[in-house]
Amino acid sequence: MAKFLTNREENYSQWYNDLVIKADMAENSAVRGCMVIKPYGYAIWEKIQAELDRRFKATGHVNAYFPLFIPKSFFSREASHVEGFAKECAVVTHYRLKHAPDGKGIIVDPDAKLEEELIVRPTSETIIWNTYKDWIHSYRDLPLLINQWANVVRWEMRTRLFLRTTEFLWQEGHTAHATREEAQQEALMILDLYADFAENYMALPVIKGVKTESEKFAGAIDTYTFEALMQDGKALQGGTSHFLGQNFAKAFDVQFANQEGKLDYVWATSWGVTTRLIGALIMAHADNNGLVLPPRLAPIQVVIIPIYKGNEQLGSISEIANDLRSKLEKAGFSVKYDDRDTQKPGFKFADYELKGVPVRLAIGPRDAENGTVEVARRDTLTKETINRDNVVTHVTALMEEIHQNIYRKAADFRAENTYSVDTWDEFRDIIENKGGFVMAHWDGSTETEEQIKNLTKATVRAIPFNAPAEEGKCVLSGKPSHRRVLFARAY
RNA sequence: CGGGGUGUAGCGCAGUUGGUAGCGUACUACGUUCGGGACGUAGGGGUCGUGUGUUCGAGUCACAUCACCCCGACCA
Repeated sequence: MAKFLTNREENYSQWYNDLVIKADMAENSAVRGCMVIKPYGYAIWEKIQAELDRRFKATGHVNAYFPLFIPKSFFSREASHVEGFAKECAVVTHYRLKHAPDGKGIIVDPDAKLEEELIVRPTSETIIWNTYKDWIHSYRDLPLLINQWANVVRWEMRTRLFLRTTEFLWQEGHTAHATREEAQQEALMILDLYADFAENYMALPVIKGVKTESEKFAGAIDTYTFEALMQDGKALQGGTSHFLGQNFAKAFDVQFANQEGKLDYVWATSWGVTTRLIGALIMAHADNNGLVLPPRLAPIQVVIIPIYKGNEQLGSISEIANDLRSKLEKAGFSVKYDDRDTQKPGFKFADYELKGVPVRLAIGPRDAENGTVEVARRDTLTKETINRDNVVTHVTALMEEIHQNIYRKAADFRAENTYSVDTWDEFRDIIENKGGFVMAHWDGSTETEEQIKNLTKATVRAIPFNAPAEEGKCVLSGKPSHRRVLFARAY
C-alpha cells in the first residue's frame, strides 16, 4: 500500500506535499504563492470555522467585515506595527487598465494613479481601530467584541500549501475594553478557547505560553501562543492571541469617557487562527497511507462501500446501506455511500484511507446474508465484523475512541520528543539530530535568543504558562534563569 | 534575492547522430469483473513554456525570455 505517496520517513516535506495534492485538499494556482483550496480541503476549513464561530459567539463576540484595502497612511500610525509588516505588503497603486498603444494586450493606465496607495491587508488592526474611534465614546460602548472571517495577504518569499501562502484565510478578533485587566483576561480566555478547540476538535495537544519580545506580534504588549509538535520534530504555532495594551488606541486616538466622566484610552486585544491549522492537522496525524482526520473535523465521518457482483446484488446491498446511512445521519454523522460502479472496492478502500475518513463500513453478500457489516477504522487500520443492529451505537463509541486514540498518539509522540536539557552540547545535539521540543534555561535576553537561533535555527516557541519556577543557568550564556522555556525549530 | 533543477497529452515521464512525437496512467465506449488500488477490445486528446536565429528540415543546436519546483535569508 501507499505506493502513491512519498514515504514519510524518507522525505517528510515531500510526503506532506504529496498528501495535500493526492488527498485533493489543495493545489498550487496560476498565481505565484497562492493556493486553490479544493472542496475537500475547504470542507475541513468550514468545520473548523463552524466550531470556532460557535465558540466565539458563545463568549459574546459578533462577526463583522472590514475592507480588504487599507490606506497606506494608516499603517505608519503605530511604529512597531509598520516595522513588522512593511516588508511583506502588497500595494495597490492604480485603479484602471487600458489597451496598450501598440495594440498588444493591456497595461496599467499611468493616468489612473491613486492619490494614496492602498495596502492589501496583512492584518486589520489599523483599519479597525480607525473605525472603532467613531464607535467608542463611553464606557457604555465597551467592551466591543468583534470577529471577522477574512482573507489576508502577506508577500512571502517561499510558500507551501496551507503552511505558508501569499494569501490565506483566517479569523481575526479585535476587542476593545475599559480596563487593562479585562483586555488581558480576554486575550487569555481566547487562548484557552483555541487550545481547547485544538485538543477537542483537532485531537492536537498544545502548549500554551507567552512569546518572547522578538517573537511577539508587531504592536502587541504580549503575544500568547499555543504550540504543537509535528511528526518531523518541528514546532508549529497554532494561533496567537495578543494583548495590545493601549498602543492602537493611542495611535488612532480611541478614547472613552469612563464612569467618572474622565477620558481614557481603551485597552485592546486581537487574536487569530488561519488555514494553517489544516497543515497542522495533516502533519500531526497523517501516516504513510494518507490523512488521518479527527472525527469531529472530518467532512465525511463514515463511508459505506458495497461489495457486490451484478446489479441485483448491488440492489439488495444498497437497500441495507441506505438504511444504515439514514440511521447514522439521524445520529448526527456525515455519511457517504459510495456506490460508484466504476471503481472496485479495493480502490475505494485505499482512496478513503488517503482522505482520512475515520470509519469505513463495507457490506458484501456475506454480510447481507448474516446481518453483519465490516467496520474499519482509519487510525489503526484494523477491521472487525459487527452485527448490523449495533452499527449506530458502535460507530458512536468508535468515533470517540478514535479521537482519544489519535490525541493520545500525538501526546505520546510529544512526550517522547520533549527533552529537558541543561548543557549547550546536549541542546545542540538534540536540535540538530533528533528534533522535538527542548525545555531549557534561557537568560531572557534578545541577544542570547538571537545567537541560539543563528547557531541552531531553534527559537523560543513560548515561555510556557505551566513551567514551574526553577533556578538554573542559561544553556548558552550561563547567566541565571528562573524557569525553563520551550525551544524548537519551527514552521 | 542568492544557489540548484525542471518545462513534451489532465498527471508522471521517454524521445539516440537534427528527419515531422511516444510510453505509463487518467479519460470515453462496450464487455467481463467486484471481500484491499481489475482486465480485454476500440477510441479521443499535443502550437513539444515563449520568442528569435542556424538549417532543405528543430522537441533535439544557439541566443534570449517567461514560468514553476527544491534548498537558503524573511514570515502565521
